Amino acid sequence: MTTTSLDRQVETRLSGQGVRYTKGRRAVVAALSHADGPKSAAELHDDLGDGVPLSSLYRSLTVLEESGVVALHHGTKGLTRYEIAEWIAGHHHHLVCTECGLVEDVEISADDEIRLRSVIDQVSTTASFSPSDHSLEIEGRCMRCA
Amino acid sequence: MTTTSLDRQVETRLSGQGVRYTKGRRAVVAALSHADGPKSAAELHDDLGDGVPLSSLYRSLTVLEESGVVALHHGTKGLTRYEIAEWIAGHHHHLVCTECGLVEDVEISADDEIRLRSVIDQVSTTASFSPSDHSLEIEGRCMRCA
DNA sequence: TTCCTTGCAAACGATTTGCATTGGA
DNA sequence: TCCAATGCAAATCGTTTGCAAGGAA
Repeated sequence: MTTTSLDRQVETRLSGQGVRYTKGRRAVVAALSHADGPKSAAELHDDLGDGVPLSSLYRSLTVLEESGVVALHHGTKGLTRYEIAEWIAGHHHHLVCTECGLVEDVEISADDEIRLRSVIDQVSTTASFSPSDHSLEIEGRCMRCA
Repeated sequence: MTTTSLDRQVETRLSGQGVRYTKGRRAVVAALSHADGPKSAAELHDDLGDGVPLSSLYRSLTVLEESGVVALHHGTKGLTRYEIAEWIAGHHHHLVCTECGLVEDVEISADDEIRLRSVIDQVSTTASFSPSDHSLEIEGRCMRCA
């Protein structure tokens, strides 16, 4: 099992919270880090091979989410998808295919991001809402389904 | 049962597809039209009183969604929430409370909307994605939970 | 040893479906 | 009459949990 710089970041975060970075959790983080968008538990289960039972997978995901290493995304068909948290993977937005359910990460320019933030701040102030995060969800058809 | 202009729009749309606008479906549309954001089946079930069984409610929602009268929103805790489609209710975005799960509709200015679209077009072109809809999902704490 | 993690199976909660009944055109 | 809509109960599906076994500190 190779230790990447990602592993080191995660390890540090987890140990700071007294949480172990076990083999199963490493496998989940590795699988997510290779993905080009958030993945469902079922997709991860496939990726990881049949050795990892779904219940353990869900438990790993729960721990990683509570530790802030993994973030949740709720999408097509009510499925929960999981991705590496933005403080590690970087801030991004989502392209969601309404046909096949694929969710792909995309980044927008720093300028556009700044403009987006000002829109968010304005709208939030008006609504007495305290924003902590945001995501532009763009629905449509992906390359394969178009 | 009063017939509103909303009812007329829905009626026209449904009959154009050979779909009946029944009492149950009217009730669902009415309940959604009074909401300030997307509502889950359970919330609608409460709103509608105990007379409407959940299975019928889900069936109404399915029909209305397939007819394009109602749109789906996937949010907190993997719950599916339902709202009046944008061609009727108008284009808007969402404030999502990470604490209590409340989802509130918000609009942004026409100028900001135009800027948003140009960002979306640019990102979509780069990714060979055909955008059909978008929503800015702003997460944070609502007025009550802050 | 002691506590955390894992596996398996059973339990859950949201949503869907089969089937018999009701209702509208 | 005839097909669509409804109600109820049972089935599904994603996800969670109880409990006993395995592993690390």
